[in-house]
Amino acid sequence: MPELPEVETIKKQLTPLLVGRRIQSVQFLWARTLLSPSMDEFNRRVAGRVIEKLDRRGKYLILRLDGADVLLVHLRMTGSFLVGEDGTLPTKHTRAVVHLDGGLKMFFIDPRKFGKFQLVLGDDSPLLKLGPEPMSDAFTVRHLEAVMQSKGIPVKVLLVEQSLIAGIGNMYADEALYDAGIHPLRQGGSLSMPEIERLHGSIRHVLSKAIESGGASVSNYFHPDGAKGKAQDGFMVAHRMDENCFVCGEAIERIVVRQRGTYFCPNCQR
DNA sequence: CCCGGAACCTGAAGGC
DNA sequence: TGCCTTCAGGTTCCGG
Repeated sequence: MPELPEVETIKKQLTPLLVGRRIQSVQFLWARTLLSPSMDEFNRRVAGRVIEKLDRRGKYLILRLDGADVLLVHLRMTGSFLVGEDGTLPTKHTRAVVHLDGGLKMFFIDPRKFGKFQLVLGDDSPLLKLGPEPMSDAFTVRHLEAVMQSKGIPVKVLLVEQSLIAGIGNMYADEALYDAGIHPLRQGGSLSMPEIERLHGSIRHVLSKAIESGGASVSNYFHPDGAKGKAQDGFMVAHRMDENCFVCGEAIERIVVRQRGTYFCPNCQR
């Protein structure tokens, strides 16, 4: 499941392949992969545009085109990219093909069909609704403290709310809470100042470590060159139900919080 | 407005 | 072996 570290990895790997390339056309094999605008308008606006820069904001991949148009891609659950010159489709799960100059093709592969392409103008976009980037200066201890003020909501739920902090998903929320020694069901308002400071550091620590590892490859995610990330090898709790905690040996538990599988060590997290 | 649950989807895994 | 059910979870939508 692509979260911030996975999208950051994709951005880094696609940048040298795409920047300076001209888009000839985009072909959607699953029409609902295109969120907006209409297919006709989308193709009219992207055809002939040069990809000038790639960015990331939260879990969005941003392709800045010459002119004012910006192509946003959200991978949701199972989206990934492959880049190549091969004429045949890499898998039956290919949902879109971006035809670039020089015969290069970028394939968008997404078994579950949740991923979305969206063309927006300038800053008029869903990016405006996102909270601060956790790795940026805007994400301060004070900000996290404000996020945790809400009463009656589990800290796990607060961490994955994109309008509060951008880019943290299910896996890294669990990992950050383990690192900070905080139980996922604790209410945000119950955290002490030392706990908030610890959680702030843990969020950055867990995310930066995952970025260094090239993101995690669970489910169907892989890199644009087909390789897999290694961050899942460093997971302490995520997807480790009934396995032993690496620190205390206790069995990792799995509970459901807001319809999401949540993993934690009942001994290390209080 | 807030919160919980359903919908969107398919493949993998588990039960019988 | 095979069919059926359940699960996975990011985001949006809808109902209470």
